Amino acid sequence: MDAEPRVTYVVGRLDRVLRKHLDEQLRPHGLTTPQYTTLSIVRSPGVRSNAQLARRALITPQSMNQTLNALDARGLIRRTPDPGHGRILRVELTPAGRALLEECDRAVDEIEQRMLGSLGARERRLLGPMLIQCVRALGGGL
Amino acid sequence: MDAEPRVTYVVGRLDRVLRKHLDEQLRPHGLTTPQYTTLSIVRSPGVRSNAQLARRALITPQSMNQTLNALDARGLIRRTPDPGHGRILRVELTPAGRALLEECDRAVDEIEQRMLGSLGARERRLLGPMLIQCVRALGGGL
DNA sequence: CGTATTTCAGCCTTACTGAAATTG
DNA sequence: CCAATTTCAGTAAGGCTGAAATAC
Repeated sequence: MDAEPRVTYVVGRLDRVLRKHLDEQLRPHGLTTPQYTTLSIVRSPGVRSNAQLARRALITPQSMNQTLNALDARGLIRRTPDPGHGRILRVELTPAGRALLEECDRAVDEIEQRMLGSLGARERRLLGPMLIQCVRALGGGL
Repeated sequence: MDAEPRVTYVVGRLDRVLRKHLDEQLRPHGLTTPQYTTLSIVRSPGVRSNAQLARRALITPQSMNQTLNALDARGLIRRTPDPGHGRILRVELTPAGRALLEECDRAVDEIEQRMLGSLGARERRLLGPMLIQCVRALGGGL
């Protein structure tokens, strides 16, 4: 290669190959990668409304709503009016959603282990925090 | 947050925020991120045919061909029959394509510097190789 | 004949923008 | 009146599969 490929390029490539593996592992469970990501965010504490989920996922509220509709139709999430604010719908996992998410977590763990297992122990510890630092430097929250 | 977010998730998020910045910087030059990526691959040595470009970018030959058609229509690349194999079209940058790519490189450099500038010197040196190692562990080439 | 490349055609996912209704 | 949230509607980008023609 020409010296070294740009880091920006490598990030994109890693995302793409990771995504391919995720799609493949999730398909048997009937989930797409954005759907799995959304379920994961719904599970995380402190995130409740569609608008909050959208900001967390860096997509528009309209796009997030579409994903939620699909998950709702399959009974994986539930939306109930927020007692504190009538317009807001609190999103939460149904038991079925939580169970499916946990199944998928195990499949995703395998991919992640394969990826991280190729690194040394010290690097493995560093990778996550470094990436989070990069996201923050670009104003991506977290 | 619940302990630490999954590395897989952070990679996706970094890709997304990076992509937003790239789109924004490239738009004034009339390029999309996949188009910029494709031009970069065309410039790299040893990659010549549409099929090779597609494998490098981890997309189908049909998708790559679409991108190349757009770049061709704008006179940024040229496709000429390969002397060694009549079916293959050798793809190469036109002078205009090379010039535009170099302009965009500078814009992308700024984003990358902002991202990497937030890391320590040692970590900055480590990041690229670590990511490449991850891609390889997942069978993504490079 | 089998394999690889190119390319036409159609489709689908997943985002987007615009606009309207609801709530505080 | 303004700001935030939700949601209906339409659109576009960028992938995909299928199928056919060409070349070795």
